[in-house]
Amino acid sequence: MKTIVWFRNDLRLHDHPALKEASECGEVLPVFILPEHTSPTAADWWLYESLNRLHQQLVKLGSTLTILKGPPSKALAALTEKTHADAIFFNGQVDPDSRREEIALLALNSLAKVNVRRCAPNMLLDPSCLKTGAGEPYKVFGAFWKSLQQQTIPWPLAAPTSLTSWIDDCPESIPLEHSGLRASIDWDASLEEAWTPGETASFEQWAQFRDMGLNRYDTKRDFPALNGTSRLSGFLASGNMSIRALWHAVRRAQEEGIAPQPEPFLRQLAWREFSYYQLFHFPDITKRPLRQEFLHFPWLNDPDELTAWKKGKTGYPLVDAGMRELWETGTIHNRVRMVVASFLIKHLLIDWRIGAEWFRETLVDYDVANNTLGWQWVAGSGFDAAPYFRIFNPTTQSRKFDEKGTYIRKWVPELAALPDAALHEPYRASEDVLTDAGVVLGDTYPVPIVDHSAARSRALDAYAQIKGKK
DNA sequence: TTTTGAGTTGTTCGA
DNA sequence: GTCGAACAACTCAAA
Repeated sequence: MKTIVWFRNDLRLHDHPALKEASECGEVLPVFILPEHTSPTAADWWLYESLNRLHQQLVKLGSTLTILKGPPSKALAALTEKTHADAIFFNGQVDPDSRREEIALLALNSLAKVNVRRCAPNMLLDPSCLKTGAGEPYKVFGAFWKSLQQQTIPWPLAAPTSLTSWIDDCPESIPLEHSGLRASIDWDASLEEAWTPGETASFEQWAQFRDMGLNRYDTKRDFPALNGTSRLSGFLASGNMSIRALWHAVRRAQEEGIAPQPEPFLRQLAWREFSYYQLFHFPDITKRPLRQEFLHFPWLNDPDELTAWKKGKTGYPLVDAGMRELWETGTIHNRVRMVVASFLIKHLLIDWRIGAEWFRETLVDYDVANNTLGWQWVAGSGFDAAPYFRIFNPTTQSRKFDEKGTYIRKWVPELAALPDAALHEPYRASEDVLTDAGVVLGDTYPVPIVDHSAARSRALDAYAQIKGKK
């Protein structure tokens, strides 16, 4: 059989159901279809790097990666006709845009007599198989997690060891440098410094985390100055790494005694799964709050305050450090992610969808399910969300999780010379302390754009307004 | 059908 | 300075 394998957010060879199955059925033509674009994002940089590496891996197996443009169903239909392929295999995705593409493609089954097959997505389990006793999808994490732990997670598939193709070179294939994935934006260099995308690098990052971090994950992950997180999110978002392979690798580390207590980390993987699961069952949540009353939330959406947030010039050091880390490296430490999101929503009363859009542009690990559910969780508009009165105090969070100011000094260097006591709230420091550190408020570093306690009560009022509405 | 227990990540206030 | 309660009920899921 001659099978086109459509690569999507699954840029790897291991545990790739579509590739595995196609390679066992005969000849394979690996294809990637470029997203239709406005302007390249940080995740596109990751994508570019991943495609480059995937191509090299495919070459080693005796194949290549063909890159096309256009709506996937049209591009794949045309390619099928031209190459006389018998089948198109791909791994499913659960976000609504991807599902629309899949449905359009599956329609070719009947139209063009091509065997189109959707294989398992990059999830631990098929999202339709976990249900409550009443047959409904789970809406709260606790019950979902309990149920997930009783399931058997499928064992990952091995990567194919060689591939054969019935065509050598596809003339329509677009060279990667013409893909439009890399623009002239000047952040490439800093992203390159921070990350090495691709399947091979994902294994290395995992090995490092297994040996250095997994055991201390629970105690270290909350402190942004420590290297306590897995740093695997970009690999998972692009599909450089299979979530099932990771799950089993963690279990293996547990059995081998390297990590006796992996539950806190597995729980985080389950949160990713829960996001995918909810997006599958409630596809319109990328656009709409899960809780209806939030349609009436009195957003202010002040454009100047939004800009200050994006640029890391809010006057709150931890928030600013996070936003600058995001811009510079395409990621934010998880704890700080919550703080900046809470600040945008609750202190500035800016619609979470605007924040989500900025994250889409700037995160190398952008993932529509995680991003959507994360923002809805902070906003309080999700099913199982943070209570409305949980308003992070950026100064308290700063003192608690970056006590020595290591993280802040790294990303907000203009405050670096301040003593620890003044670093977390420079607007309260005395003139002498500021002068000694070379800080001029309103000049070298901004005065806070909102007062915390005033913003807090304003947010509480806003939440009171929508209470009980439908 | 009704009851019961639980619910990612916090902050503030007053004793 | 420390500590517990209040913040607000409401929904979910299972018994």
